[in-house]
Amino acid sequence: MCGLRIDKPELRRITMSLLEQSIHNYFGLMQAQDLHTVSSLFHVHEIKKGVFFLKSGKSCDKLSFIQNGLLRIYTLQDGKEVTQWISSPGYFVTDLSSLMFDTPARWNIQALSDCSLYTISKADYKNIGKLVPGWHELEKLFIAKCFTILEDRIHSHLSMSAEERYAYFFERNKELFNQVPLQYIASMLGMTPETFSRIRKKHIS
Amino acid sequence: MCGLRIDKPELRRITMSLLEQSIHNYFGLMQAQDLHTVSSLFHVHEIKKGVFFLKSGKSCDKLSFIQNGLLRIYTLQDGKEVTQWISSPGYFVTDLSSLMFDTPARWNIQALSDCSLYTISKADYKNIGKLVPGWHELEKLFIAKCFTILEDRIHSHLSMSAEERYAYFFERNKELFNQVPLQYIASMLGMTPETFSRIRKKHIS
DNA sequence: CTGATTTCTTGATTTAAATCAAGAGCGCCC
DNA sequence: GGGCGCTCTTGATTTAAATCAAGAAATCAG
Repeated sequence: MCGLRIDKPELRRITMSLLEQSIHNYFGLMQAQDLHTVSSLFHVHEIKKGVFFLKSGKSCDKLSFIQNGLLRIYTLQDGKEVTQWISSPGYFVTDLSSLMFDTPARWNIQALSDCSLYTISKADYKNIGKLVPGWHELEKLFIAKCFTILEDRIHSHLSMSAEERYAYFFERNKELFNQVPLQYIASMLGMTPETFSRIRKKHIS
Repeated sequence: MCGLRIDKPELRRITMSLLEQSIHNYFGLMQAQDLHTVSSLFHVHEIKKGVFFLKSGKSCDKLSFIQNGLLRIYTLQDGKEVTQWISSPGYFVTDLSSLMFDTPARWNIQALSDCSLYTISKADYKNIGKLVPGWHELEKLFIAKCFTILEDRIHSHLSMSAEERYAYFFERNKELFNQVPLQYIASMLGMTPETFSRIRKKHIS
């Protein structure tokens, strides 16, 4: 959903409670029982490579946490695909405006590989606030954090060249580069595959 | 703080309750007494043209609603100013990450004209949630809305030319074009003043 | 009102990045 | 294992936008 993700691979090994750990990590202090209440609303949900998690124009009726796999968020603009973001393990994935405001989804979200998700329905999601005191505040802080990450991303387009954006993103997301078609990363950084390839060559040698 | 603003000039004439109207407008349904509780925490705050509302690196200890005037949010990057946003009447202005997470401010915020603000201190702001039931939920929705606006802005950098960004922004913010130095708008749209000037010429004639 | 900044425009030139075009590498499936 | 469809690379060329350089307009201060 945005550029915020747990960055503690060691947590990912504790399969049992990855979701709980993540909620803890993202949303901060919460009573153990509340943590359990929240995570129990999520259900294991597997999707195969190529399957659409969401199609633009539809209503997004779920929020998912990625345990494994990669999903691409993109639009079709004048026949061209524009990749907005690639979500990887540790991210939440949804169309926030559609989930929250019941507007038609703006994004296509498609699995780039077989994915293992924890998914909560829109109805259950909208109910968390009633079950867990303080939930809205935690979620507010989470979304605010996502907001500031997007601010930075905008700033990168105002102040950096394609090469600088490449270097900045590569430094923070090395692992993505050998897991997804590079053209998608190129698009996400606002450049063509050709430009991406040339910059990449420079940075390898 | 982002691209979300009331767009009902008729409301601005009702001076008495502009702030309340705006809170109502932004944050949705609220009991009249809660609305009053919130708005009473804001205090009139005038700043002169050129004065800094915030300097980057400092802590942002307030949140303001703009009744009148314009403020520019920018950074200094390698000796160059990069304008992130221009806030106008109807907007809230703050450094969200500094306000919420007590990090050093990332932005400089400077008055482009004499400004008339309603300001709430960080302490009072952080207390609203205790005074007004449901506040965090409303604020969450507000920030989520801001988030989706930034998503769109990023998308515009991935999919549009400088000229398209100009046209898109102009359509929605005509009034800004004769109120602020155009170089700031140029920077905000990610182009040089020269490019901006040439595009503008085309669109005028 | 006037001189001094600041802001904007315009033209010439350069540069970064896009586009066009072709080929290479590689996984995949029958 | 050979052919087919992606994906990536590389080179040649074009183009959008940046940079450089002056002037013109507008704004501001005294």
